[in-house]
Amino acid sequence: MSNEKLTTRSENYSEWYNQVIQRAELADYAPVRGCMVIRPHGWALWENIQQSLDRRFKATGHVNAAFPLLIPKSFLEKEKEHVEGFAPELAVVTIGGGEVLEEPLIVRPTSETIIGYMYAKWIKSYRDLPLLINQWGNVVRWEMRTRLFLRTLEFYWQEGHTAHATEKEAKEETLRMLETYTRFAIDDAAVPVIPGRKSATEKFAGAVHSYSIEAMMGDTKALQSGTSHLLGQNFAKAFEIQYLDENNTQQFCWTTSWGLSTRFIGAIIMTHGDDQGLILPPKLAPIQVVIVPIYKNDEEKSKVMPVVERLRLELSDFRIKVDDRSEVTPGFKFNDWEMRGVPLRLEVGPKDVEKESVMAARRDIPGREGKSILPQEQLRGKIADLLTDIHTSLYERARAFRDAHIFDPKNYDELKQIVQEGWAFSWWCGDPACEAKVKEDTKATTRCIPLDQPARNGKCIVCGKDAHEKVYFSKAY
RNA sequence: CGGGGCGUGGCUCAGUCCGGCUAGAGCACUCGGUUCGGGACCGAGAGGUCGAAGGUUCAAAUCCUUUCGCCCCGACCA
Repeated sequence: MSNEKLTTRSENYSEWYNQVIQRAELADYAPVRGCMVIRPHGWALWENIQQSLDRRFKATGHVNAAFPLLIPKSFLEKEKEHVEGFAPELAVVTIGGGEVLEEPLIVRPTSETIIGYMYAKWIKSYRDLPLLINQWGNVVRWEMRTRLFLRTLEFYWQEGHTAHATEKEAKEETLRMLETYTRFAIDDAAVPVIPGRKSATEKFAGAVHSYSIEAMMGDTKALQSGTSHLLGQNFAKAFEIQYLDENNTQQFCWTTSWGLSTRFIGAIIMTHGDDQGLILPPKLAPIQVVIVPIYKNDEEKSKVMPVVERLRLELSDFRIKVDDRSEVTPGFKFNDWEMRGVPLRLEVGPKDVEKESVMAARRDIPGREGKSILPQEQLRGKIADLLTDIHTSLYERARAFRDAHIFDPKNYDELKQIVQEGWAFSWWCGDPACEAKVKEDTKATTRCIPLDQPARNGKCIVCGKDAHEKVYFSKAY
């Protein structure tokens, strides 16, 4: 831990981001370029994300399995668009056990191909469908430029892969999982997201349609925080995933895939963090409540600690920690836990022992404003309420920030201005040429075409032709 | 791959231009004491093949050559 002040977000946003990660001990740089070590505090956060999502996956009928890390190179080549999309960023194993391999192996960048191969083996009949499998794992993509959590050579994620008898079912699944991600982001991470469809140029290599949830970071750039793909029959045809229907006719399956990665940790950092450091949403925070005991001498300590211990037991429903370090002062601990993003801090000192109270400090409201004195009686319920409040206020604050930075440009010149400091929500004719022009002029790309659309039609912000959908343009991570 | 920056105790850096005593500082760490309701203080201590290799020189952190790595900014992407 450094004692120096954190770089502020307005001074240098990306420097702020890097410092928060290191000082909150979420992650550290590994010896290999572009790789990171996820440290215990970061991993604990990821575990909570996993639990939250996994519960939702199970509730919608999915089961977990594990597929191998290494994939025959030829598998990738079976789906044309897929291989073209991923070829530049593949890590390839050419030697094993000291021998040059007959066929090089790919370190999976995603698992559609090997899962497709297995599904072809497993699926025979319409009775085998739908097949709903998820896996938690890691993948490797050889990226040019990397950032902690947002883009690393190796990252952890979950990838769901499903096979269905009909296009309708596959499409329902794709949207169901998009909705699952949306609920997770809003209800558990307090991250406001916009679910929508990706443009053809932004979609997953090999998908018919890609959908994403898009979040606005504290610097107004967009972050794709989860994706769900309708793969149509592309992979089914490439891998011959077929079933016999009720009429004894061979049919190709309709497949989907969907993923959410450790990148989401970046979304949490950049959605909620402030100039004091990390702010974690209560439902996902590895430590929800920290108790800092306060005393001047052994006599005070002997009075304070039994109360602290009693409160710790009483609050054992929460993820709670008592900071009993004797080598640092309470003031240091306050800053330390604020840096680490703990949503709620309780201070217990001699005055509290006397008055049977505790001092509570909310992480989302800095300084004196966020402090309140609570009676020790019925503390558990009060803490639960406070954590709920913190969740709500984090969400509302992030949503207000986002909405204040979304604009509807009146013309193309305005759009060019807007995407420098926010998102533009505009009519778009759907022509990739218009999208490309915006990108060339401004570096902003289409983020998503939201599922919720106005009832009327409009004119494309770029070319002026008829448009029936509105899209978000913005710079993105 | 292009542009920029940087490699010196765990961290942040000074020293490099202009070679020369035993390579420094702050923070962190260890021990002792005083402190403790918003980043405490005093004293003592431990810790470094100066990214690596080669060269020039009586002498290299410093000059030359080569090389490796990392970070930041651009083109590709969750």
